[in-house]
Amino acid sequence: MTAIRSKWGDREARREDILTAARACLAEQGLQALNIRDIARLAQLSPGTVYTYFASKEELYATLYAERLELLLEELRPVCDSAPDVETLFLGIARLYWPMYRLYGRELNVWSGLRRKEQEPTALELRLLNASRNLFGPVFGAALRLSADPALARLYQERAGEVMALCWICLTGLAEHFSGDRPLLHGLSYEDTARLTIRTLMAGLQALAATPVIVES
Amino acid sequence: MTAIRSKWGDREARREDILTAARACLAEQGLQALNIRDIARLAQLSPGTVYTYFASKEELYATLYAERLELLLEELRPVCDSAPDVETLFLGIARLYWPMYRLYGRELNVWSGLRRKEQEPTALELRLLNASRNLFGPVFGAALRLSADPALARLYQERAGEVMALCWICLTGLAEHFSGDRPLLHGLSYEDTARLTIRTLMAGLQALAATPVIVES
DNA sequence: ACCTGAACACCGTTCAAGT
DNA sequence: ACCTGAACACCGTTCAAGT
Repeated sequence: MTAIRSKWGDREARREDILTAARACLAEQGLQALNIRDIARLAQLSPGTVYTYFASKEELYATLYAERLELLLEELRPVCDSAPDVETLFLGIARLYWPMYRLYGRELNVWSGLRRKEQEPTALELRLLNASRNLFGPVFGAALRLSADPALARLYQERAGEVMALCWICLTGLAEHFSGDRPLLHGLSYEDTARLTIRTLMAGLQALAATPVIVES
Repeated sequence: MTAIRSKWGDREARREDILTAARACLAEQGLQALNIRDIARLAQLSPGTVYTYFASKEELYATLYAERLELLLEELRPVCDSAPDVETLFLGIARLYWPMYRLYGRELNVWSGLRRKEQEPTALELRLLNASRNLFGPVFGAALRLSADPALARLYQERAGEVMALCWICLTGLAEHFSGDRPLLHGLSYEDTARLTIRTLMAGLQALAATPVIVES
């Protein structure tokens, strides 16, 4: 981990030290074992001090998560720009998504619990929300650019929400599926399953692109 | 909750009281807030006693989870027997799966953590594994019975593992997707999204049934 | 044998006291 | 102002003592 650089009173650097320490703890032992005393020790300050920088352990964790989402966006850009087809695009995203999901995805509910109903969202909540939203733009743009079939392109535009939800569900389901013991039941690899998933999904969307109404309740 | 019925030394009934109390606590406040002292109070015994019935909180939780999986199988049977087509089958499963996932699904890793490597699986671990496995039979049978297209039926049989993984991923992704705030981003309902998912999946499988090789790395 | 509840270890969080 | 670390509340778990 990066060396401690903060001095007494340098709040900016100290805050960064805490985040760096927390990141290291999380990577090493997972969320379950993440605890303030270890973080404080790694950052070379007292547990009490952590609370002058973050209101709670949850808020500290949510900050890490927001950072990670922002990093994902940076990782995603080159994939979106260079993918030669939608299958490659999805596989690239799936590869980037998995390691993040293993560390953070399971506990999405942690930060959503931060929200107090009927109150203005905090700056942190807005940061999280934006980080999530910002991911869609590049991906959506790339998907649109890569769909040779005009019927498919039209589907993307007219039913963007539904198509994105589908992709998101497959991505999450995939990551979740391979974050436990379940793959042991069939022995498929993450990579192969991701490929199978996107092929099936694309074939399905292609077929549905011909149908005028997709969902009628 | 059911009344306490156990007497001093009636280990069978007492164990059931603990499970009943734990189930009630879980339903009321979620896993996060599940705690031994509350369970003991509800079951009208001391915290220490719980540990003469269950080795740990995790084991108690895993037992509840195994029970819930077994209940799911019972709920699933009539759906599998009566569904007129695959879409209805999937929707029925999705409806049953969601409430279970909200309470238990998030923490699959909890029980998988029970396993000590290179050791014989415990009776509880076997129970969990079997409960999971047993779900596939009826579902698979129904899917096979309902596929009019012989090419699709052949796909099911020859690539059962892959098809099941796909369905499982969609089901989990769907439940996960609707267990947080994410649906707020697009406003679709669980029901509608499940329908869209299975239609797309089926159309995709149908298309792929024509292709000889599905996954080649 | 079965059960109790005080006690221990651990952890999130606070706050009076230090610099 | 910023930081410390003892202290508090809470919780999983144990165990000597009770019945």
